[in-house]
Amino acid sequence: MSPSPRLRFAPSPTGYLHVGSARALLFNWLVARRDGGEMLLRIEDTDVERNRPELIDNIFEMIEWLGLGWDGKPVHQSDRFDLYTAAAEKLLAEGRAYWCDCTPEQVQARARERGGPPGYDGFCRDRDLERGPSTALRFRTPDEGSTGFDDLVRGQVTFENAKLEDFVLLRSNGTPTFLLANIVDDADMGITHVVRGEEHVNGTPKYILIAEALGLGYRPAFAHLPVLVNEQRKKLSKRRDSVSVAGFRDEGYLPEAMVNYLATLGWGPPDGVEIRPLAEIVELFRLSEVTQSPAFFDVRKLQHFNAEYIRALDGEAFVDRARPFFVHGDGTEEVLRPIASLVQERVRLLTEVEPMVDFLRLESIDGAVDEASWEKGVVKLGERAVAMLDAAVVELASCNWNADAIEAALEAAARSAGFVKPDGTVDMRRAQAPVRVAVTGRSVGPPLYESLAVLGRERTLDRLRAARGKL
RNA sequence: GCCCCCAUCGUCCAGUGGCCUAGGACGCCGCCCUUUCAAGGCGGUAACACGGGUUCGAAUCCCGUUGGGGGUGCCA
Repeated sequence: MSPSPRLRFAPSPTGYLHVGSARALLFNWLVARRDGGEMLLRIEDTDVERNRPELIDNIFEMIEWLGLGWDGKPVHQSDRFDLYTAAAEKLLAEGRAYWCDCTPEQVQARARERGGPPGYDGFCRDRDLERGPSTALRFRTPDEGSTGFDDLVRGQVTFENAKLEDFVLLRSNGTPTFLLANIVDDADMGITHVVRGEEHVNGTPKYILIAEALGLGYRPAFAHLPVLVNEQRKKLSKRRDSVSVAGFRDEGYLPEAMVNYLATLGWGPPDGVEIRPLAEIVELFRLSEVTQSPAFFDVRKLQHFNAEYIRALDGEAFVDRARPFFVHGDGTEEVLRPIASLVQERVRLLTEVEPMVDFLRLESIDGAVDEASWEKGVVKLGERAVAMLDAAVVELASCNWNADAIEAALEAAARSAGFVKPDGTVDMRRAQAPVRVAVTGRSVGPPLYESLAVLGRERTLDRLRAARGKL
């Protein structure tokens, strides 16, 4: 039996955690959970210039929000520079690396001059430079042979060493680069599976070459996940696309829905059932079944998942989950409770809950009447709307105040206002419109009778009269 | 430019040589239900990029073309 797998999620704190990273996190987590292994967390903060420490909290917070934990203590690369420096010195001592004093500008200029491919040309390879104030340490890539690996999702991938440029191991400010720190840590942490985004495929031969040069005898299994793309089929970018996990949380998405949706990007369960408990996904998931082509992050499908998850909540949980999104205080919860189940099956996002019951919370609906709804639901009906409004005021003034009684009263009103179908039955479909718009300000919303029951007789009658007065 | 990868409905997944007149999901359209809107039910729209092979047989294997993506940083 093979040793239990150790995976790692290794984000860098240069931006808020985004859905692409979250997907990589999820897949790592799934492999670890499924095979009884561990998933460690490593903060890749080697770039002191771009590093934003305050974002590390966001990463922790979002992983927690998603409900995906990690094992052990998070490893911060900024605490481990000695390790990387020692590795770099070993490579230098063995002639596998050398100092280079070319500035990025010089490298670029020479590339332009040659008219050849961009990238470093090995200018300092044999200059035997000593370490100086502005020297970077570069890895001496082999001139011959090839480096390849067997990717768990893409199969055999091979690169010719001659095509690999001599890349930087230590910056001139002495800090290690991702390439160096990444491999040193994976070896040190005993990582068995490197599961990451496709953007890392090209860096993998460099990773392997460093490991070999270090004589580590270490070689993890690799799995490169297809990238997540936007509608233009470009890799999701934090700048172009609003894809931060925190953003989705704030818009009212449930973490369970987000995680479930993310699992369907680049993978699908054999039985085709997409919406299902995480525990089942853990059982079903196979890295070898991950798709090889980019996946479009479809917010509309995410919304569908979210709506399904919201509807599946039990009543109390629904109110609990919606509460953080009430910006108008306790009043919202008070008016929501009586019709919570009716609202629950009508929202896709938790942020839609409060607006849906706004008309119940407000003292007056004046100024909150939707123009198009008024036109379509009231004005267009002309005299019939007037008749309905008048009849509704009469009937509702004296009936009992509960949903059933209100329904009966409104039916009676509709009948007296002439809303009767050819077969003699009441045409509530049309008759309810003027009442709904007059009372709720909109032509769509929760069921009317229940809403009026919550609103109360006084406010209902006030609003009906007010609407009547405007005609 | 060079390197690497990818290619089934608009989108996400099924499909691993015959079960495919290609299946499911989201979206969209229609009908039903119905006090609006949702939800639910029923039905529909829509794809194997192209060209060559291999094979009795190809969405599935091979080659090429085209298209797309990723990388090409003293970012990760």
